[in-house]
Amino acid sequence: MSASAFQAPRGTRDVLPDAQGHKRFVELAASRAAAAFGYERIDTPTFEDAGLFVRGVGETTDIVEKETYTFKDRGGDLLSLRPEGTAPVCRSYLQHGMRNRAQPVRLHYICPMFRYDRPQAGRYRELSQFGVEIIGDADPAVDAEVIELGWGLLRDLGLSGMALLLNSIGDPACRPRYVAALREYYEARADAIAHDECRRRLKSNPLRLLDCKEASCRALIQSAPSSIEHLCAECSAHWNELLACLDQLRIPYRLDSRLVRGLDYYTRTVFEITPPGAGSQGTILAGGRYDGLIEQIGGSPTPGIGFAAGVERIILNLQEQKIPAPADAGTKVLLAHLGPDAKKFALVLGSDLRSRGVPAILAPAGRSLKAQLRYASSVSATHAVIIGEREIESGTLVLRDLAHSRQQNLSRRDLIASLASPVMQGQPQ
RNA sequence: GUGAGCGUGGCCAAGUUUGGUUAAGGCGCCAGGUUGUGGCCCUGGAGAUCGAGGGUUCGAAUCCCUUCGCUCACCCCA
Repeated sequence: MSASAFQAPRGTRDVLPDAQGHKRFVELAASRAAAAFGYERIDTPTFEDAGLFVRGVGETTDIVEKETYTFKDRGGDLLSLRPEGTAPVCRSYLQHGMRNRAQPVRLHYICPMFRYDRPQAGRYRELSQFGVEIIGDADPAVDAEVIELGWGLLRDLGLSGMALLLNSIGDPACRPRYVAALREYYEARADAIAHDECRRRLKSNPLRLLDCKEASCRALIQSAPSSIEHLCAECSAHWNELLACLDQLRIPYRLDSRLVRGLDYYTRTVFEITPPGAGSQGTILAGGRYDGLIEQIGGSPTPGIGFAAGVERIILNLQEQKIPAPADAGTKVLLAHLGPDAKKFALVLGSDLRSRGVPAILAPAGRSLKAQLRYASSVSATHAVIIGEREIESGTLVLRDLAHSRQQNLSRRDLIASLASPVMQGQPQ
């Protein structure tokens, strides 16, 4: 690879044909899961007004502060490549007056996100997320529904050993009291805070003290007051009902009082799903309730909850757990041809086959039959049609079943009928 | 933003410590193995200025400097 050659930009990558199987597998399972719960698809623009993320996600969050791709366009507008999906969906909800639809509104998306991070295993600058949002319903049953959707998706993909972590961080009514309690706790032990970063957090964002991974902070976190104990009556009722719902659904969860998440818009329920050997890049699906977000970006108070799942991380885990993508089972025909007349014949036959729904590939011209059939194997064709002068003269073509090494002579019409027959078309989609 | 490791044909790589004739090998690709039949096997072929630039030397993939890139970890997050 010479230095002058272009490369995919840092943190991005090409998904080559061989890797498409897993990607399609995940995307398909995701849209099926969404459909099963009645979440309709929405696509929002790749870039948005930069202010949307500052207002929505929070200006002191790392995502907005240092990971966003922000630029001025030629007209002078300040835009950001979308770093996450919730704020754009809420913006769209507002812009299109979706509160005039039957509430709640259920939406899902699957599209690329952009974050200026240093790349690493399971972390890319361009990543694909599958996400769902349900807007307009504050009932805890809806929290449980969203969790069930995500949990079920991973289960249906065949992933095992997943852990659901759950917490409630309260709402504007009770969180300030909790934050105060937390701050009090830490201030009383100020000299025990060895970690510089956490000394800052104490002032700027005390909640984040809780998910510090520093060893010296662990002991402090261990006995820090938990948000659950400080929930107001409403939040507490919400929380208890959510747990009851999850119990009803038999979804196992683990309470984690350190789970606070890095986006400012969360209220009440927050959750994460992590795989067995969860490293630092472990979280593959995470979300929470954001009852204040829509108001924050200019709407009237509207509750919402959702999650986002990292497609690349899911694929990584599929590979780790040795779960193969389902192979596509359909027919694929290679048209081998010998001589200029046969080539023309093959061209038209291919066209006819495709119009009957049979994928057909023209063999590379000018090669021996042997080489053309070798090519058929390497592109994993299931059948080959052999067209030579003999066939054109007699009007009988050779249809070779490559998997079973059998062949038969058929008229052009019978051959097309045979390949286009339903038993040949194993493709579900 | 911080730290560590690594850059040899499309891919995986030996060789780098102990500088020395045409830079191993495997995969893949192309072609042949008789006259129109694949996947296995055999044979042959194409393909690398050893990431880039500079330096040391009679001579460097191998030593020195600079630079770029990649990977992993911290941080953060999906």
